[in-house]
This record gives sequence, structure tokens and C-alpha cells, in this order.
Amino acid sequence: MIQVAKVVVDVPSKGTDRPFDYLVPEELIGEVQLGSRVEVPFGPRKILGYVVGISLSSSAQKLKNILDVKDILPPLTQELLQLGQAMAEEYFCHTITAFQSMIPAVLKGKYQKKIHLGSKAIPFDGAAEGLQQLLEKKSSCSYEEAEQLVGRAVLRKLIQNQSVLVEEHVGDRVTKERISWVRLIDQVDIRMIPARAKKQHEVMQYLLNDLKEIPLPTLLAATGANRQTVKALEERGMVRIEEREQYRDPYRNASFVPSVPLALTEEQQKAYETITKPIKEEHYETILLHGVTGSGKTEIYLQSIEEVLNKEKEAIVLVPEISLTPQMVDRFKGRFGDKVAVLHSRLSAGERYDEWRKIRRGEVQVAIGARSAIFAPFTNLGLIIIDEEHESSYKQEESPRYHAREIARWRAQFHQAAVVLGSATPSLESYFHARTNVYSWVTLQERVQGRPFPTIKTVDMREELKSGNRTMFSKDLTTSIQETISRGEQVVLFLNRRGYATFVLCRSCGEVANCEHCDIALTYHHTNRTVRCHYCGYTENVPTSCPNCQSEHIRHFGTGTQKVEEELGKHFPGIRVIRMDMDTTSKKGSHERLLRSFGEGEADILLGTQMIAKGLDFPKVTLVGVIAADSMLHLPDFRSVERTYQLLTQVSGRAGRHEQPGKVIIQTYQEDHYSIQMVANHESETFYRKELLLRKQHHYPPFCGLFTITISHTDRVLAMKRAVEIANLLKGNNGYEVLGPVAPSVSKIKDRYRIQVMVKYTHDFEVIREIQSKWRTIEEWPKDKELRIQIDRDGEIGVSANVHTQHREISRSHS
DNA sequence: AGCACGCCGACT
DNA sequence: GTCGGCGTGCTC
Repeated sequence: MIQVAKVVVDVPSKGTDRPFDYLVPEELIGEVQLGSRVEVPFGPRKILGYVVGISLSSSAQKLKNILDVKDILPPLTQELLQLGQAMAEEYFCHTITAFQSMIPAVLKGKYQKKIHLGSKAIPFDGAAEGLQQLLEKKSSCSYEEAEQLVGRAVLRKLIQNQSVLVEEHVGDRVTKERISWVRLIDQVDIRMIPARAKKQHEVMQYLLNDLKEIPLPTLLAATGANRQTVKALEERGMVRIEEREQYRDPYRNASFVPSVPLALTEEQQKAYETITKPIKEEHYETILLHGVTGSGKTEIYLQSIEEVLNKEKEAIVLVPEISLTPQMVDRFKGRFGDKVAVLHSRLSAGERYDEWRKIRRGEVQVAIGARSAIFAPFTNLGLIIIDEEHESSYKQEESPRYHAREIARWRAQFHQAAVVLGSATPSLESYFHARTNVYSWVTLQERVQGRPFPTIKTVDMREELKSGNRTMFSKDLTTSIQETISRGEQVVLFLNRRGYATFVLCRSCGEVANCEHCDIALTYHHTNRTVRCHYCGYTENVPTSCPNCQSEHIRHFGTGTQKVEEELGKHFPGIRVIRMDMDTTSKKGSHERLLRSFGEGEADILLGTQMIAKGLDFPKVTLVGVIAADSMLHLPDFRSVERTYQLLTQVSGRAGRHEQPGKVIIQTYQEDHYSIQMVANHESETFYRKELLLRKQHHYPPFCGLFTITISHTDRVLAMKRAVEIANLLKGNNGYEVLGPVAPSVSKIKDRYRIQVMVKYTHDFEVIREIQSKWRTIEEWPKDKELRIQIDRDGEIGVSANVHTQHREISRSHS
């Protein structure tokens, strides 16, 4: 009986985005399983692929053999195979791309070809001689090197007549850390060791007294012996030294204080019961846990997970990368110990792989990590928690452009598990689904131990300027900072912009220094007197004269974190400031280090961008200042108001989380804007209703779905030409509306001109199918090398709710 | 995506 | 002639 495997190969292209049939050779039958990562011949080369099906026959003309199976346990479970195929459809990506996004990077293929001297001599002619010499010296060289040396045709000839050999290497990048263990051999007689070998006796005593086996480094440290001593014992047959594979546990040297469940408040208890109901009854449900900052959501998570573990099921916890701090990890490790695997971007590729394997092998039951941890290969999921669910980092910005919420919903439906979306400031779509009963909804309105909310005050900076204050700190903020620090308490200052100033401008001709590769102003950085592009990283020295008019009246304008830091020093002599932004936290571990030293009171002020807005919990912080609240209010994005509201609420939540009450000062030029007013007045309900109504009026998600097609090309005209063709193809259909082509706010990035076409569509199966088929047509169009087209879906995949009822519900609830 | 094949213009 | 450029088509 023959066995045929259907393999999705590692070639991300339109023509190869389907399974190819391969014969499973006899010796691999049983080893080749669904989800296996296999090496296969594909055309003239060898590549990796994933087994998506196994059958007994094939309609293909000729079958090649599978060459190898790369892992003992298939990296993809059957569930993930299905999910990958669903993702390919929903996100317009190749199936292989979806698969790649679900597994650790070390499992991705690494292909290289090497040239060796062959069995026959290289014929003596000019070109080949150099190669001959090279290969005699080095024994092998890369394919590219050889091709460059002798030319393509000659190399091909040499390969054909076997003068040189091509060795293909299909590697995985797996590196397994190995460590030596020392094992005592049963029934040894230590009298066989000469008395003068004192160290050997000591080591044997240690082993006999204590353990029968121990890692070599531990043994050496404990006895003060060296490697040679142990080697000598091995030669005497007293011990055996063996190499064992070992997980690189990034937390192996850390100890965690065990934590016990805390008593829940009445509110928390209610939330806990809502969450554990579907877990107990084992059915799918999504619950929005809408809890104000400091309301103790984490404790509810922990106790809900406990319930899942009792049912012998598993849980995934997603947190935004930025709040995956040691504080957070400690709490989970403290409660669940070695049942937890942690996946975050600071791990090395090898460490990540090891954590992932613990999950795949069923050695842990809880996975905590950033976005991609949503693919944790559990087989019996009971619960998925997405903390700070409104965070934009849950959306992947490269293909496959998925949102972790959508994957969570899909997996939970597959496993009949619960999804908990936790946030103090839910995304508008989640709030909407909660209101319309697509999700269950629980709210936590009180802070733990009845701690009061901070008082929030807004300051109109236009008035400040009128009254003669030309600094970036209002009178109110200045005195508050002074008071707070003199009480020995701490301040958090927030500014959504790094660098020193926002842009560099010539005062003679008005020229703004722009990036040569992107349509964006360069940002001035004071420390090394450079201007940098925050899109592509381009850096140059700050111009001393205007490139346009040669005037030397060049100045920087606007405010960044670096400048605030400097101004703080001038305003408050002797003040200790810690600045946290992309520039000061780029090094590994610096994020943690800065936070720790602030927590230990080594600074009075923590000044930072986005990254200090959430999750931080420092008892001594009683004042939060927002330098410029409106910096992102008017970005050309329909979510900019929502984002401003969320950010301000989150930052405010950093104040007064413990005994001392907190105070928040928000400086703004738009004091009367509803989002800022509603943050100040703690009017969350009103904000959500108003914003939803606006979305409805202007026809934006969640009231419709949105595709954004971005066409980019090195030639602006060609980009526009193709954009117009795409828009025309899509236009004139029922059920969806085409906008554009328009130039996006950043119309050039890295030397590529960008044009966008947007499609607003109703959440209707037929409509989506129609757009999908149109997209297929677009994909068929001839492409030139420089043209790139990407499509991003912003809508609710997998929410089965009648949109028309939802519309009615919202109008009703608001009136 | 690679890679081969094949067609074509440009040079020793 | 043959070297190398690029368009086309295929990969179980």
C-alpha cells in the first residue's frame, strides 16, 4: 500500500499556493504525520514543506519521494493546519506564510548551496582555473561565489560533467543547548581510588551522599573540583558523563515568591463567575472584562486559569509586548510555577524555541506572551485571555495581517473555550459587541480596596501662553511637580513623541528638513546633534545651513522627550529624571533596568512616550502629567480620537494606585474636545456612545468592514496608474463602497511611493466573497518587479451577528 | 520564489 | 560565435 502526503511547500507565491503530492517512502511511513515539517525535492532544488493531508493515492502524473522528516513531533497540530488555511483565505496570504507565522523562527527553512570539487578534473580553460584553485584551498565555496567567478554557463557545464559537486543544505536553524550530566555508576567501590587522589574522593563522597546524578557545572561548583578530576573518575568507571539536551530556561536562576489567591471583591467575584461559567460548561463564549485601571483584573485572570487547570485544560494569556514586564511574569510564575511558558521578543531564538517546545510537548499548561503567542500549540485549550485588548500591537502589520482577537475567537470556537478581553478602555468594536450581546459583558467600576480615582485636571495651553507662560510646563503642573517631589513622592510625565524637537525648519524660506527616502519630516535629536527619520531610520548630521536657500537661520520646533528632559533640568534644578523612549530602551534589558531604578526611588520623575502609559504600578507615583494631549488627536485615521481617549485614560491610571491619592494634569490646546473632557470627567460610557454614533454616521468600523489596499512603486506615476485600475475594477458594485485612490498621510516610505484604495463593505458573506474574487483577478494582472500591492482587512472576522439589529440596538441605547 | 530554458543583442 | 540580459513557465 502506498502512502501519499499532501505538502504545502515553502514557496510563497501564487502558483505554488496549493498542496503538492509526494510519495512517503516505506521507512518514513508512520513518521510522516499531519503537520509534519518535511524536506522535499521541488523542481531542481530541495525545500521544506508542511504535510497538510495524507491519502492512499494521487492524481499527479509522477510522484517524488519525501526526503526527510525534520521533527519528532509535528510542529503544527491539526487545529493549526486548519487555522492556517482559514487565515490564508481571510487575510489574502499564502498558506505557507500563515504556517510560518505560527511557529518559532528557528523552524523556518535555511537554504544554502555549496560547491565542492567533483569526481572528474576541471577541464583546463581560463575561467575554470580560478575556481579550481579556490576549491583546492578552501574545499568548498558558495554557489554565488562560484557563479561570479566562472559565469553561469561554465558553472552549469562543470556541474553537468561532474567536475564540481553541488551540495544542497536544507537546514533548520535549530540549536539545542547541551549540557554534561554526571551520573554515579551503581555499586562502585571507592576503595579502588588511590588515597592520594583527594579531590576524587571528595567528589565521590558528594555524589554518594547526595544525588546520583547532577549537572557537571553544578558538581564542579559544589566540590571545587575541576573537569579533569571528574574525567579521571569516568576513566575508573566510577561515574558516567553524558551530554543531555537542556532547555534554555531564561528564568532558571530566578526564584519566584509563591502567591496565593486573594479574596475577591463582590464585583470581582461576579466577573470571575461570568468567566468560569463557559469554562465549566465547556462552550465557546467571549467576555469583555471592562475594568477601570487598578481594579484587579490580573487576579481574576489568575483564578480563572486555576479553574481551567482543574479541568485539565490549557490557557493562553496575551499581553502587549510592552507590559510583558518582569512584574507581570513574576505574578504568573509565582502562582503557577513551572506550568508556565513565557514567550516574548527579548528571548533569543533558541530560548523561544525551547519555551515553545514545552507547550508543544504538553509540559506546561499556561502560555503567556505577546501577539504571536496566540498560536501556542496547545491541544486542549480552555481559556484565552487578551489583556489590554484595545492595544494596537495585537494587529500584525505584515502578512498575514491578522488581529490576535480574531485568531483567539477562531481557536476558542474550535475548542469550545472561553475568550476574555480585558481592558480599562476597550476597543470600540469590542464595546460594541458587548453592548449588542455578541459578547458577554462584565464591568469593574471600583479600584481594589476602595482606592479613589485620581482627580484629573485639564489645562488650556493657549491660556497659559496668553498669560505670558512660554514654557512647556503650565503653572499648575510646575507647582504640582514641586509639591509632589517635596513630599518625597514621584511623578510620571507623558509625551507621545521621542527625540528633541519634531522638525527642523528654515526661518528664511520655510523649508522643512525631510527624509530623502520618505515623505516625512526628520526629527532632531539633541544628544548627538543628528536628524533622524522615524520611519526608515535614516540619520544625518543636523544641517548648519538651509539646503534650499543657504540661510543659516535654521531652527528646530516642537517638543520631544529629549527636550522635555533638558527643560526639566533647567526648571527644577537637581531633579532626577529617567527618560524612557525608543532611544533609551533599545538595548536588551534596559527597559527593565530603567523601570527598576525608578521603582527603587532613584529618580523623581519618569518621563516617557507610549511605553510608560500602561501596566506600570509604582506606589509612590501620585502625579501624572501629560505634556501635550492633542499630539495625536488629529492624525488622519478614524481611530485617532479613540486612541487619544484610551491613551489618556491609561496614563491617568498610573497615578495614586496605592495609599496616597493621585492627581493628573493634562495639558492641551484643545481643552474642549470631547475625548479630553470625557477623560477628565471619567465619562467612559458617554464617550463610547458618542464615538460609536460618529462611526455610524460616517460609516466606519464597527458598522462596516474596511479593506485598505496599498499600492507602492518606486515610480509615482506607475503606482497611481495601477491604483486607478484597481479602483475601477472594484467600483460600481452593491454592498461595498470604493474610496480613492488617495495618497496616504505618509506618501513615500523608503523610496517607494504609496497610493491607497479603500473599500468599505457590509459584513455579508456574499459581499466578502465578491471582493475576494475581485482580488484574485487583481493578483493575476501582470506585475513589474517594483510594484507591490498589499491588502489589509479591518473588520470583524468570525463575529456572527446581524449587522442590522446591531445598528438598531445602538441607536436605541443612545436615545 | 527560484531556477531552467530560450530568445536576443553586444562584444572578444 | 558565446556571454549575459531578461521574459516565460513550471515546480508533485
